[in-house]
Amino acid sequence: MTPRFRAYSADADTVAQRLLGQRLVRVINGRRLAGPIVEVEAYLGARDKAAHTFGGRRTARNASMYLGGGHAYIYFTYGMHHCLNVVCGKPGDGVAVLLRAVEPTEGLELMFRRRVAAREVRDLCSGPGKLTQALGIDKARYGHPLSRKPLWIYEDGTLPGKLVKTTRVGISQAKKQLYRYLDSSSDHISKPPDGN
DNA sequence: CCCGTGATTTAT
DNA sequence: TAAATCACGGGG
Repeated sequence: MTPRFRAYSADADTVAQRLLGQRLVRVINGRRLAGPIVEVEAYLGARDKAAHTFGGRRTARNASMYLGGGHAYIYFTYGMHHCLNVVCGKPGDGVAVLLRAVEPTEGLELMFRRRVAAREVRDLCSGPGKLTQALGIDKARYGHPLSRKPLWIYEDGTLPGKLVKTTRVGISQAKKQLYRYLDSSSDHISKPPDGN
């Protein structure tokens, strides 16, 4: 187990905060598409009503959420969108962090090609379905270890600007829990934090 | 605001 | 087998 991998064996809430500022990299045909992660959500497993593993459920869809820290959990939803999660914890825990937004810094031209509806840079990766479309991520990477090609995450020294903790987006359960983390100084957030 | 779109899950 | 749900995005 690489040091990089060990970093994901903490709980989802801890890993979520650490992921802010880390660089998500995708290589397609030898070309690099990348940028720092600026928004994430923690899903805490069996005790979290909003998690796909709530109550310890095991289904074909959520199988990779149980693989342990550092793997990709990818699911397809609303008939058209893929969402990418970083599994954390130990094998069997069923905990993960949803990647919700990235600030595009490399390969913007290729991202625009995939993101037909995007008019400006801020439209490229400012949402969980947007970033998977921009980076060409789908279930072909289901269970992929996020420590190597063609899709990985590493610490490149970028520091998150202003860390804000707020509510998760688009869920119908556990709506008040503050498990979404974002860098409020970024222009690439999917949705502003709640007022409160 | 509303709607597409289809896999997955849950209810019967 | 049928119905409901859905960690969303785009267009008005």
